[in-house]
Amino acid sequence: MYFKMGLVEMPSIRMYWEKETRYPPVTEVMSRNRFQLLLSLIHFVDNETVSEETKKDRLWKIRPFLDMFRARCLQTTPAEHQSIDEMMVPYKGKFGNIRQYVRGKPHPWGFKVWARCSVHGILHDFDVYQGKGGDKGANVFGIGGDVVVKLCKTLPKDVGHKIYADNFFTSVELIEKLSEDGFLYAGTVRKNRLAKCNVLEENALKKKGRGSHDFRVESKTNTVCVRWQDSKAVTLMSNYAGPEPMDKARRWDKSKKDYTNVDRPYIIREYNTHMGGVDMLDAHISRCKYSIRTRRWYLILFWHFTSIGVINAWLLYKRDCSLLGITGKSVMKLRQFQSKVAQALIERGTTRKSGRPSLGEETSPKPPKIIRVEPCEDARFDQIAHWPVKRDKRRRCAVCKTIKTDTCCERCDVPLCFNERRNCYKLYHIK
DNA sequence: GAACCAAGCGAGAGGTAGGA
DNA sequence: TCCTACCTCTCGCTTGGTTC
Repeated sequence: MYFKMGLVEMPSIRMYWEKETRYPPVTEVMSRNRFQLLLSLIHFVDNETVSEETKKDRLWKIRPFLDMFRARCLQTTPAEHQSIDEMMVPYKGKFGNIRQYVRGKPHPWGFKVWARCSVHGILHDFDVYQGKGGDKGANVFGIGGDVVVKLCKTLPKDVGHKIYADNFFTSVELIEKLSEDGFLYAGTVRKNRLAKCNVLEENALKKKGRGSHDFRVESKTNTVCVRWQDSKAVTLMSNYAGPEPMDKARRWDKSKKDYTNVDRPYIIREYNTHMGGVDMLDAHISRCKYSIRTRRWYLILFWHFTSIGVINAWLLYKRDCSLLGITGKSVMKLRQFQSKVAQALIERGTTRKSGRPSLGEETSPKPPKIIRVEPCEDARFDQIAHWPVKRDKRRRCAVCKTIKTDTCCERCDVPLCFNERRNCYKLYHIK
């Protein structure tokens, strides 16, 4: 039902059941009250039996689900190129210091999740940030560096996986550590993390013009640092990519008011091509997620990761289609795929509908009810003109209820038997 | 008239939608 | 979240049709 709601978003849950905005794919599955009851009963741990030790984990209320979901993500075969970035799960409620504020994001308030994705957006590994002091790991490479090391632990070493991350994560020490583990890395880097690398200053590069670059190589660790002048100067570090081979990038030239080709180092091309996995996943989520308003913070994460589950499944489906040579309209769009998944899950537990139908529903008209009018007591007992008559059809006697008779009181129109053994006709007309 | 069967009826239980 | 009107479902009883 949640997936169906994601297809047609409404401002509030109740609107799916209201007569003006009724949405049958949701309302035909279950009633509003039942849905809300089930919603109120969603828990991932038994609050009564959970130990104090477990509660030290700030995410203990949803930890079993997160662990299960992460284990599933890890089962997917990782692609060669993996990007690491942060992802915001919108949430404005209050929950300790897990809730973060990230300036410049579409949803600045929310839970911060570190994610490792493929280029297409398949989530392979993640870690929900628990705020300062929340992660018990040693602070060796800074927050960002530690995240990269942690998320790369679940990747096979020395296979040639290429990792991409932005300047929040990159440092010389991190690249050295990844080189030791057999990972290839490329990422933007902040000026204050260049160590002793004396690459050309930004102002000097700007004078050389757009498309110019400078680079340095640390021979001991085989680390390359490239500074490239685009509209702004951007600095990248890598242990496998350098400036060569150069290619051309299409850029808008403000002065000429036309597109122009700008020299671009190889490392920039590599980074731009493979870095957007997490952003791609974010874009997919925004298209299929439905935000159910709740005060229970862990449900926000639950809905978010449930949506990611569908997206991951769809991306894997697309990958399989591609391998099988299925292309074009035969490949389902995300919304089609989501609808099919929802329908399959709904049909597993469909039951007969009971209770009052909503006002909009059509119901078959009932046959008119035959009402037999009982004679009033004054007429029944007045002993005037109660003549017996014979009817074509026999009916059950109104007094003994067992014998069927065709004898009837003409005035009362009531079937009454009358024979040697019993006289229901007389009994009916006397008090 | 008795027996059997099936449909109808009605009360109570339980569920639903809409509103406060 | 609670209340209320209104609906369906179930079950026991009633009623009507049929046969002997």
